[in-house]
Amino acid sequence: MSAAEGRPLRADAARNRARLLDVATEVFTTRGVGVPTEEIARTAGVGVGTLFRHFPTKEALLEAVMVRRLEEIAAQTARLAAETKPSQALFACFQLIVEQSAGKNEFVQALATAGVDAHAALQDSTEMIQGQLAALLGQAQRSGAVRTDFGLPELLALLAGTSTTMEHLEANPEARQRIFNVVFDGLRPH
Amino acid sequence: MSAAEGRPLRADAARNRARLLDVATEVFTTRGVGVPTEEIARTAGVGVGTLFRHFPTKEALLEAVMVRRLEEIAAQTARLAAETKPSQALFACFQLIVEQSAGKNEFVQALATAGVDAHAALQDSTEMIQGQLAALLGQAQRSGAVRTDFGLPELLALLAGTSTTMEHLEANPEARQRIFNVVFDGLRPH
DNA sequence: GACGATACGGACTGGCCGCTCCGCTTGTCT
DNA sequence: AGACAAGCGGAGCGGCCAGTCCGTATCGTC
Repeated sequence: MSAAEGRPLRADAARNRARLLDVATEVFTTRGVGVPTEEIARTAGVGVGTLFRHFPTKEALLEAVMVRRLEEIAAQTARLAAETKPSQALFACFQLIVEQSAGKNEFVQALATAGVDAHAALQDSTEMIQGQLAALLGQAQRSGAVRTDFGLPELLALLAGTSTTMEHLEANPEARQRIFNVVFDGLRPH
Repeated sequence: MSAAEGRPLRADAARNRARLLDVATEVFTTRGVGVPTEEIARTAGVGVGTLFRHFPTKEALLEAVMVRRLEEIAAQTARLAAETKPSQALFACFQLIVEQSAGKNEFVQALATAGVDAHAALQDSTEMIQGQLAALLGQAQRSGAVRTDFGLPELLALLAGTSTTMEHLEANPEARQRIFNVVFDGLRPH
């Protein structure tokens, strides 16, 4: 549905599709999924008909938004994991994911509950991210940087929760950093 | 609106009001606030007219539910704070609040964002709980049990976040306890 | 038991929103 | 330039849901 295209889109259609995705991302992120489709279409400068031709359902639009976000996160996570030295990579990725999903922990929630009810389109990216996190967690535990009474499910749940925590401290970067300190200190062996 | 009653309710009216509150609590907690009022009324064995006579608005019903929950939590917190030895009281209250708001972190969210947009009716209980937590936090920090680079706003946000974390580990008590361990270890001085 | 006050029920209304449909426009290819 | 496919817009439909209204039933009192 996202990659394998039967026939290339006409230029204006491609432009509209991209604008819709951008607007939807912005709107869903800042104001939640309750925003009427009509408003998204208008903001993107198209009619509702156009929106529903590209995304047959409001849910499909949301899904497309999430897929893009998740793919970005997966890519950044991979890069970070490669560039950072192993002992810190897990924490760096953790922080990146939480901050990337600012104001939008429906994303992380989708990540944490992946597979349970998520649509197939989301599985690829979520599984990729989860795989990377699992690997990083294992490394970090073996190197003694992270406590061993802690698994992937806990890590994913903690990711979602920390994202919620941050939503309450949006306007306060120092407090946000203090939260990360608490969580990371808590994750180290005791 | 909740306490000062002009005239005592008729017996059936009081019964219906109580049933509505119970059903609404259950339904909002397990299935979110999107559930139609009509269903709540029917489950409580009354018509919608009755529901709206007791609670002029769906929002008013939600508010009444939250007030009751918050008052319960405030009472339990106070008791716990009195019975537990100071060095552990903060952690005990933290855990109690998170577990009491199981599946319903709209409650804790209301707590954390209190005053900002919350209705006046909620302020009393939220302020009471926040006051208790602030006192416990101060004690705990002075006694050296909790790191000092951590304030009440951070604590409230962390409460909301931990509640979200727990929602992802509902069926897994051991994992839940491990999360508490991480958070509490992180809260101790480093 | 009878009478007024109080409360009840549920059909109904108004507004919102996701989605469809089709006459019109615009891009593309020759 | 012409012609055809591809895409567009937005009025309108249907369903859902919060909240109203009033004829009817129930409670409390004497």
